[in-house]
Amino acid sequence: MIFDGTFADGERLDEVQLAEKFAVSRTPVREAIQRLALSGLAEQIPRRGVFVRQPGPVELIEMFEVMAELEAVCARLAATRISDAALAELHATNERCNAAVSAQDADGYYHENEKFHAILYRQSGNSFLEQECSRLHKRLQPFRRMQLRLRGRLKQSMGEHEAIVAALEEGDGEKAASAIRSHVAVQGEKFHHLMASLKHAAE
Amino acid sequence: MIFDGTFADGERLDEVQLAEKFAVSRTPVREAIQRLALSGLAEQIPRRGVFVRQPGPVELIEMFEVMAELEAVCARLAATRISDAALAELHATNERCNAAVSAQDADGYYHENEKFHAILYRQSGNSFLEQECSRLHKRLQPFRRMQLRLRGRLKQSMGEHEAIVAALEEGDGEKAASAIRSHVAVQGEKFHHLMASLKHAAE
DNA sequence: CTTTTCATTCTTGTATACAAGAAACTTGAT
DNA sequence: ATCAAGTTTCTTGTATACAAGAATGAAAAG
Repeated sequence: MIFDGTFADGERLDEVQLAEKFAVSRTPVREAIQRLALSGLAEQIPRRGVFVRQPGPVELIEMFEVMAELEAVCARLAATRISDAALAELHATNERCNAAVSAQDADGYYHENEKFHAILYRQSGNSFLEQECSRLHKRLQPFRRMQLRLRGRLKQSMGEHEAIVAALEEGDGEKAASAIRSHVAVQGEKFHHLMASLKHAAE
Repeated sequence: MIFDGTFADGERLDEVQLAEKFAVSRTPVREAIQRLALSGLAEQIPRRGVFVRQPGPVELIEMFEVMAELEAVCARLAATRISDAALAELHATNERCNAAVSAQDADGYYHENEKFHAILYRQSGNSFLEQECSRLHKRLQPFRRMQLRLRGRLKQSMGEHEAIVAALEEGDGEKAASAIRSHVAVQGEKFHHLMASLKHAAE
């Protein structure tokens, strides 16, 4: 994958090189590369090839801002549309999150956290919105994951989750929206950590 | 194009057929088709081919809802970030819109309307958000355009534009957001018109 | 010694040939 | 007559061959 640090920013994706690396012909490699280019992970320059395009700090912040706003929309819509079953599932997921925090199980937390957000997207009652959120979430996944390694972040994140669920239970869309906005937003320490990890990824 | 009514929903895109139609080989046709599939205009089923996927009424309403929310975010962010020059440009665009309305020039109005929204996206100060908005806007373009043919819609739309600009001038993000939300939202007559046009597109 | 131009080489883009899986049709049996 | 199984045909997916444009290096001129 591009995130593994296997590919640096600006690096050219050589078709023949990748072809022999995966022991296939150029054709499927080209198709795969074009998919990358279309999803924004690489930039295609006609007759010149496609180049890996790691998002810079500015673009990352922008993406997180959009993610926060999209999730806020989900929350606002979900506040009036969410089902009781889904609310129960959010609670259950949150409890499993809590257990993971107690067990210092970062990966477990990560998994349940994913689930939490997926449920939220689904409960927006708008499957197109759900799709778009999932797409961006996936794109930000590696950067999001890094944040969880911050000291004390797990516990803090848990509290934010609970605030979100509480707002949803009250049916207060604006409260839920602002709660998730600050949950996702990149700011302060998180930003610095993000910058640091970016530097690391560039090496 | 897919919108021209050339391709009906569910129709298979035959590679060889398109290849000889455009007098090229299958390879570039395949690449083009894959691009369509990735942008959501077609669905690819492995070993079965790709099929045109016109959005149904439900999906269209969902997309318009997301568009409304995204533009609302743009407006809210723009309210604090917009430049005086951009505000002036919005005013100018709006006046040209007005002239087009007086001249019954639907195409002219359409063009200036595009500009209006483009400026708004830009002034969110978030180029990623700008990109995403433009993408969705382009996708909804044919359906949006149909709405403008509704009687009295041009004048009404104009008023909404002015309300948006006014809110931006006041720096009132929430007001601007809700103004643009109702501007873009699909409801009432607009919905029925949308449904009718969908039926027409399906024939 | 530097710069410009030409030639060679390398890479992308396109065409064609081949393989594998799916669909359709035929043939046989119940 | 209907249904099932096998075969044929058609379509997608992959490999290879070819063409065209870009980059690099060498050679010649200023």
